[in-house]
Amino acid sequence: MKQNSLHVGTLAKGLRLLRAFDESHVSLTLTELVERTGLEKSAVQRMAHTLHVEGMLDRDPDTRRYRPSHAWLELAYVYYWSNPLISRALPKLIEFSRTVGETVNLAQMSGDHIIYALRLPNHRTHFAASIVGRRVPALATASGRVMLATRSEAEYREACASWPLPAATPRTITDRAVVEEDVVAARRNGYAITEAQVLLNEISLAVPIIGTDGRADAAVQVSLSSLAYDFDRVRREILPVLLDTTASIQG
Amino acid sequence: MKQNSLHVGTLAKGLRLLRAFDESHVSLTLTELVERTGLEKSAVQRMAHTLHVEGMLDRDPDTRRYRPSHAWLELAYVYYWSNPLISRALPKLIEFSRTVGETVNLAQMSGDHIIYALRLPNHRTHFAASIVGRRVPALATASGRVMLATRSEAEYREACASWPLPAATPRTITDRAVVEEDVVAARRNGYAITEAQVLLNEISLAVPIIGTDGRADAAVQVSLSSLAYDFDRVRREILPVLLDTTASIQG
DNA sequence: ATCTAACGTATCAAATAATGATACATCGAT
DNA sequence: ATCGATGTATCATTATTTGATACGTTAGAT
Repeated sequence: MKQNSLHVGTLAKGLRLLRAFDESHVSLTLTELVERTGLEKSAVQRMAHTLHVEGMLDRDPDTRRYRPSHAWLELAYVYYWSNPLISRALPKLIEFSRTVGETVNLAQMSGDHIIYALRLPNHRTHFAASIVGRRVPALATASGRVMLATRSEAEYREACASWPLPAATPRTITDRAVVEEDVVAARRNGYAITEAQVLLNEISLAVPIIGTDGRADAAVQVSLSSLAYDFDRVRREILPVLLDTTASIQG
Repeated sequence: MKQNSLHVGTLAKGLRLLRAFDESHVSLTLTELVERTGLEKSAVQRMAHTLHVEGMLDRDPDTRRYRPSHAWLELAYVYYWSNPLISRALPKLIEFSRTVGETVNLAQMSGDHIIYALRLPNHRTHFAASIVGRRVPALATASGRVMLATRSEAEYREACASWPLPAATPRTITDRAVVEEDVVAARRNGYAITEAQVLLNEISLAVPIIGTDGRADAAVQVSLSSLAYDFDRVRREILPVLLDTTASIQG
């Protein structure tokens, strides 16, 4: 089982318990943990007990279900401090959010997904789009495409060919050639704009935050209702302010 | 070392590595990890390696420093889904934040601290007050006091006598009798208001979210500049809206 | 109210997998 | 270029995890 002698299997197993929780499995019994981790019952028993004692899992004394603890939030707190981009971007995003009155996100590349690291929801934003830490396939998002557009041609072509691209909505573009065209367009324009790729009636506009090496690992994305906006209006009213914002973050 | 046979020491040690990071230690070398965890060099080497391979720690290939990974944000995402209060409160808080235009927080009791689970910053909010997961000694905050006020007399007296109460600012009240008086006042009034307990020039107003058992494990807190507001104005302008908000969350 | 199947808890001998001392390699400061 | 500090690799020892099993407990059905 262990590949090299530095791999501590027991620790890896413990982490599997944590990963067994997700947005549709927010609390788990012992046997559910056994099913979802594929580990032995005894092992799960010990790991869950340890995680509970160590404060990583809460436990309902009546139902005996395990739940994520506050520690899961504390870890996010430390992450925020650890990433200097976050503290640079946040005040600018707050200001931007107030100016345009729409939902504003900071997205970071994370493998072949993007992860939302900061989110400033507005009154129309639904729950899933209001909370940080959500991962979405990069190719399906304006943020992902605009970040890819700052990479080399080899890189973005490889990504467009192989990264996941599930059909989240009936209108999701699953033709990879079209996605690649959009990346090329983003490269030319300096922004990407999509509609109904992840959520119906949602327009997303994203501009990259370009690092010193010319590559972007982050992007600022605005989400708008397609009932209130069309692409033209987004380009006229939102894009200029967004470009100012990202420029000020890059310093 | 192990207390009972269900305790998996290896897993507990791995978690200590994660806890070695905090807001003033956002990246750590191997030897720093050894110092901060008190574990053997070899153990830290293996644990850090495993956490890296499992995606819980990033690593700078040049400096060889370990850093929190995106996974730390993903855990927060799951936590949000796991706590039904969060999804009930968030839309109301967004609306409230827009109405009053000030920083709005959802605080939860976490042992003898409170933890900020939701934060809607405004343009004046500084970084530390903008990000979720921050823990603050409960007695020092309006939220903590107003939650204590919903507990039994025995409980809140015990808390006022023994919970931590560090002098965060020159004006922090460290007289526990005064704190207890404030809890009693909160019990009578249904809200708590503090000034300069955690941060100078900051007024905090908090109202509890009371559960079916009459006890509060959460509170909504508004933070205001004492340069712009005094207690009277807060009570007149903010408090009524805040009471409406918490009432609507309790449903 | 009683039964029963599913779930959670406790125990223990076996042996695997973590341990930690040490040696080697690499880095970076002077 | 040298030296001290930091990171990496190795291996025999044994403490620790393992996992099968037996025992309690719960909740749902009749």
